[in-house]
Amino acid sequence: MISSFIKTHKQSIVYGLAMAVMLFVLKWLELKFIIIRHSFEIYAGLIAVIFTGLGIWLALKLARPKEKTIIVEKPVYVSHENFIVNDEALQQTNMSRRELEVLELMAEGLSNLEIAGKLFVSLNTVKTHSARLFEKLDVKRRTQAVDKAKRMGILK
Amino acid sequence: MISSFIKTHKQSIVYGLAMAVMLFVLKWLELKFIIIRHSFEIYAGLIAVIFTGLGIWLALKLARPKEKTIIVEKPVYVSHENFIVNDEALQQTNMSRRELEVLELMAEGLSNLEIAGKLFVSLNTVKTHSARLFEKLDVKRRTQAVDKAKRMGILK
DNA sequence: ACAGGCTTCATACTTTAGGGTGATTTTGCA
DNA sequence: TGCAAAATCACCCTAAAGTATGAAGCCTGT
Repeated sequence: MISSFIKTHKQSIVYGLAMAVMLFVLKWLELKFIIIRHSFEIYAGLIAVIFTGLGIWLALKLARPKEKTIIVEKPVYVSHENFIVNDEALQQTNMSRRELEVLELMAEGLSNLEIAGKLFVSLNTVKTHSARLFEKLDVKRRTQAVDKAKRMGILK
Repeated sequence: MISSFIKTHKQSIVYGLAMAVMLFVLKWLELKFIIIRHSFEIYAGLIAVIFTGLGIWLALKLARPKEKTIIVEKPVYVSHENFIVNDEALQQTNMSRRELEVLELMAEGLSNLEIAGKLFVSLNTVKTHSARLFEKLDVKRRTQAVDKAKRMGILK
């Protein structure tokens, strides 16, 4: 309640305080020539305090708030009863032909070596494709890739 | 663009300014006894600048940064088909409860370690279950197991 | 012609999966 | 109650999967 009041009226409060300080300084200046002893130190201290405050205010005002991103998982219901693959979802993944082929063979339970054999490429190539494909699907393992691809309707 | 430059080089800028101020102070100290007139005003100005800086530094350093939370919705693909598992096929496989549980988690793309965590058992236990389960399904790999189980209707 | 994506492959290294074996403890049920 | 099946775990070792990095050749569109 109090904090929210301060929050909503921060601007006004700050300006009000600034005004008060100003008036105080002016008043003090009138007395300047009376209290001549130690006036320098007092003045210096005052300035220090005031401008420290100003600095803090400036920093708080100007510093950009750090952004914190919260990822909320939003369910997307997909039915793949129709064995028509979801081309839309496929496009979004940005998957290349070869990567899709590898993914399909993965889904059939083939090992990387077997996939390499079927596609007439080296084991390393299959690994490269699979690594890329994992990135694009945002997964870490082939089993996850297959699961996600099926949920998305990329695979039947 | 400019603000991002300031952001990424904040440290450097702050140190640079600090250096400049230091040099200025030193230079000023040399002239202190010459320019005795107006030294008060100069001193005051200096203090103002320095303490403004101090205030900014204090605020930036000590004040906990305001966190601005950005909520990003991340789609999670879910298939909502109520599948009737093929109990008959399940019986024939002779799978135990635990083995089925492991199989289900495998199908979700979990690693053996993750499965172990979910089932509160050791990694070795999961391996034992998976090995048995592979035998019963007559497959060699987890990916094959998942594929076959789905085809058989054991898994949704 | 050149930038950029795709495909291909390599090397080296780490992590995870899987196979084989054995052992102990639960537990369901005859 | 006793026993077989199930569940648990350990150790050791090999195979496969995955990570990281670099690089070369090939298309494609600007």
